[in-house]
Order: sequence, then structure tokens, then C-alpha cells
Amino acid sequence: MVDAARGLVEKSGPAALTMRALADELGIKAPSLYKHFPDKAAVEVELIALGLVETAQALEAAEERYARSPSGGSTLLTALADAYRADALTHPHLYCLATEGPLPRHALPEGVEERAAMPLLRACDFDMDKARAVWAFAHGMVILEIRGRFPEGADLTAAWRAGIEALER
Amino acid sequence: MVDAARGLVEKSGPAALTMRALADELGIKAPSLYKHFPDKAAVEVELIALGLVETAQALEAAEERYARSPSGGSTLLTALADAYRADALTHPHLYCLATEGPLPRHALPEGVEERAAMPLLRACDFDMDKARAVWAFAHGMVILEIRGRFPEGADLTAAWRAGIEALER
DNA sequence: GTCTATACCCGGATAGAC
DNA sequence: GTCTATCCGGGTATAGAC
Repeated sequence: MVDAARGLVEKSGPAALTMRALADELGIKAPSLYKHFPDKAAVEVELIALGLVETAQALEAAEERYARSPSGGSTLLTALADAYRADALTHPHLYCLATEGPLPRHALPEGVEERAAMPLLRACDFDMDKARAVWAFAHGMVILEIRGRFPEGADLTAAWRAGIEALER
Repeated sequence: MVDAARGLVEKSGPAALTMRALADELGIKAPSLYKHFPDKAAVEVELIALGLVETAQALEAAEERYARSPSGGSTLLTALADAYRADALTHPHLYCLATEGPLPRHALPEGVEERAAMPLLRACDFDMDKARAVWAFAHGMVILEIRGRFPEGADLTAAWRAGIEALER
């Protein structure tokens, strides 16, 4: 059920997530959905949570990979940045749904937000200012890329490198 | 006319900009608007252009102020960052309208996009990677702040400082 | 849990008179 | 350039039968 909603969002963007469309996807009628969710917001909350968890998993995996083999020349922060970018770009619409708009913090499963933040905090030795700066940079890069804001043919990989290298110190 | 639209957006967000609401604001009926604009998208384009120009002006002003008195201890990039943040936060909804969603580049007045980018490019000596990294950082900080994504009571000024100082080198 | 039927609201946009 | 009258589509959500 949430899977279908996720599919809709990923395929056609957050705006395509309507109760009718979701019902169609499931082969049922829209009113039936209200036996499973109180309202549409509840569906969105599920998706936002899902997006956060996936981000967390992507970062945790990168962390672990790096711990096993602190790969040549690269740094942990770079590994996290690469993972963040790759994850976001594999489902840009879900990323937008989960990161744009204010967080429904009270409705989210306990600890998801923190879990998604932990890998970066660890990589920054809990220097909060640094962590927030890196986070803002990464989110900015991703969102500007997704929205097609950078000029045609800009070398974004180089920009990522420049940013992370600078912020690393 | 565009002023009224801007007022609507700033007061209640981009979603509040409807042809009916805009007409109300002007004391006319909705259909009359179509004598002035072909459709709603045209109104939005005007607002996006307006937002970009204002950003450009804010940055240019900061640039000039700095040129006149290269203020004690601070740097040009810091001055631009401060101006960017202040400008965005004085009309957050307009900022979102202008920076979220893909740019209607073809419909925009010639050169606006470039003009908004120039101060930063100059400050970065046209090191494009650096400029893009700074841009992403600044946009990320602003949008995360507007959306209430940072934890309650986070010291964002410190995060700005940390980011800009690092990216400056 | 599913259906049909429907209420309700709101949006963009057009036709045609004045 | 403004109006009235409308069309049309789309959304969320509820009532009540099966």
C-alpha cells in the first residue's frame, strides 16, 4: 500500500499522489483507502518516514563500507557525501517529498530524524556547526541539481569535491 | 498588479496565489485578469523574475557597501552571505517561489539569472566550483531554516560562519 | 474491506454582453 | 477592461449498502 504510494510519487512527483490515483494503482476505489488511513496526510507521513529511513540506511552503509576499507585517498565525509547524492538522485521525487515542506515531527516514528543525522554527526565529531554546514551544502547541491538550477553542463562532481574538501577542515 | 500578487504570496505562501484571490485583492473579478495575463503561469513568471532581481539588488548593495568600507575583520563573501540570508528571510515565501521549482528560463527577462549570480562569481574570482559550492551552501542554509528543518534553538549564525569560513579558502 | 453515490470545495479558464 | 454566467476538471472526504 505504501509501496504503491511510493511508486506514484517516484514516477510522477509528489503532486501525483492523490487518493484517487493511489486507489487506481491498487485496483480499488478511493473511498476504500479511508479504511486504512485516516486521511491523506497520514499517507504522506509514511512516505516521509520511508524517505528518511532510506537516507539513513544509505549513509550507514557508506559508513560501514568506509570503516572496512578506509579507501585510498578519500575521506569518510566524501564517502558520505557521495552516498547522499547517489541516494537522493535515485529517487528525486521521494527526496523532495521528504525534505521539502516542514517536518511533521510529532507524527514521525520516534528517532528517525536522529538516525538520519547520526552518520554525519559522527563524521564531524559532533561539531554541530560543521555538521549543519555540511548538511546544508549537501542538501543545496542535491536540490539545485534535481530542480535543474545549475547551468547546462556544469561540472557538479567538481563542485561537490570543492565543497566537501573545504568543509572538511 | 504584480505588487498585489507579490503581497499575496508573501502573506500566505505560493499556494495562496490563485486567480480568484488575486482578483479579490485588486477589487476586480477573476476573468478580468485574463485581459492582462494570458494565464496564471505568466503571473508566476513575473514574481520569479522579481524575486531574482531583488536578490541581485541585495547582493549588489552588499558588494558596494563592502567596496566602500572593507569592514573590519569580515570578508566580502561573509558580507554577501549575510545579505543573502537577510534578503531571503525578509520574504521567505517569495524566496521559495523563486528558487523552488524549475526555472522557466525561456520566459524570464534576458540576463536576470546571470545578474543574480554575478556578485558571487566576482567574489569567487570566477572559480566556478567554489561559487557553486557556496551557492548550494547558502541556499541549503536558507531553505532548511525557512522550512524549520533545523532543530529548535540551533545556532544557525554559527553554522553560517563555519560554512563560509571553510568555503572561503 | 470493498463498493456506489455523492457532497463539497476549489482551482483555471472561456463566452459574450456592456 | 470590466462584468456575469458558466464550464470543466480535480481534489478530499463521508454515508451507507453489501
